[in-house]
Amino acid sequence: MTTTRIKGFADIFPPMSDIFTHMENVAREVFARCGFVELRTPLLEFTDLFQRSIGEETDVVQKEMYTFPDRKGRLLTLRPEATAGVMRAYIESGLANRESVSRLFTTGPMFRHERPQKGRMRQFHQINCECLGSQSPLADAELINMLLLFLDKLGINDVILHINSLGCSTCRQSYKSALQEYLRGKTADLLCEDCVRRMETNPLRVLDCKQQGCRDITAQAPKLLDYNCPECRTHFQTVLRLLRERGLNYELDHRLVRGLDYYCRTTFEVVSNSIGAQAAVAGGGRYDGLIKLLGGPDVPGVGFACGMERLALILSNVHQHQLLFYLIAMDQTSREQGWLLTQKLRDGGLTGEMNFSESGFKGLMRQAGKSGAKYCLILGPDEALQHNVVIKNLVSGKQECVPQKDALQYLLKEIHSND
RNA sequence: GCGGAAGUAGCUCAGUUGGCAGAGCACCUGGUUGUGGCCCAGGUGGCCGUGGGUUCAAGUCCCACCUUUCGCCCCA
Repeated sequence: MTTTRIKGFADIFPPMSDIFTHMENVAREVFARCGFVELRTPLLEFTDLFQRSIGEETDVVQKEMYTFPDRKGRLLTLRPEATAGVMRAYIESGLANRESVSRLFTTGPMFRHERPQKGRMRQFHQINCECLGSQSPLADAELINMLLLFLDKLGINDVILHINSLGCSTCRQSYKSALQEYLRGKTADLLCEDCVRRMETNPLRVLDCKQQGCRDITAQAPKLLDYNCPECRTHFQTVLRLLRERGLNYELDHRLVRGLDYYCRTTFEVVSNSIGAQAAVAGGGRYDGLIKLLGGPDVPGVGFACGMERLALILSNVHQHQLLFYLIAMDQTSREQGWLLTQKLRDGGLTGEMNFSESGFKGLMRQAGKSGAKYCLILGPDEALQHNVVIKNLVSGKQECVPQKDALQYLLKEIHSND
């Protein structure tokens, strides 16, 4: 029996690994411009952290976490999302005492024990951004703007921004009661089994049920926005106005409630219609009470998470790494000379590869053509004797024999003249 | 966790009422003694997902499991 991957855990090879690297590079560039700094937090945390932040009643906590005891019997959990760990680090380091607003981003793997599916792995990767310390709607708008800018830089623009406001804890509470009252007024058999239960435990989740019967009922239900208090309403209207003035399109989505308990006020989601059922590419919102809930200062926050596997599904323009030269050699002496030459060209900043095999010349040339390199460097007994090398442009077919010591200069000049 | 579909060469897949394991692409070699891509000829490559069962005989029929996939639930 051979060893295999764990179900839902993927080996990421090129070109997929190149796409991941590219996404991270673009993210760093965009986020840095907005003043975000990178924070790397552990993959393992005490289970308690996630239970308290994500919410005991959520599906993530109840059935999707990888939880196990350490050698002293304490319960540890592989992080199912990033925000909780970032909050813990923020509190533990006392960052709030050193700066009034912290802009943090983090990337890396997350773990959820779900049934794998297209766009959903048990180990998956996220890019996360959190802005802590500002309750201003400008912060909400900045994050959404930055997220869309990031996607745009990746060449992704056929996505839709869904947005809604849950209100603060007080107006949310009054909405909850109103919704429950509305739902109880309906005959129970119109709702699906899950929603009958949710109606009591977490009525907001009835809103985003996909069953047609439930949708019909909730279409006429009271709307969250109508129950927002004046402060929440002003906050949300400002966010929307800023988005409009930036020329960013959005769709008000009264059903968007999201599954983690800590969200309040602004919530948003970016969806794509080209990657199947798991369509949410990124999601986030405001979580003003969370840091206090975890034992920290009463600092507001807003953030988002972006799913890298799902982004990668959308990315069509594959970012391939491109070789400039490909060196082939025909016997032991020229192979060793060629190996040294390859290292020197790399020292000079050029990207290239050498073929080590003892194949026939035709095979070597075929490999060179297949490599996608622009130049083929050829070394045989004749060249080795004279310390020369043949440099062939594989696009134009033009070739020239030059001293090995001049090869770097020759190639640099060639690149330059073609620009 | 629940429901549908699929698993045969590196990849995409054919394989008839159960009867010798196939094609295209890719790869390697040669046509061209040291010049790639196009063309031509040849070649390598398979525990037919795994384990049981039925049968003279199973890629094919039956059962279980594993994996993938499309949905549900939920989420990135």
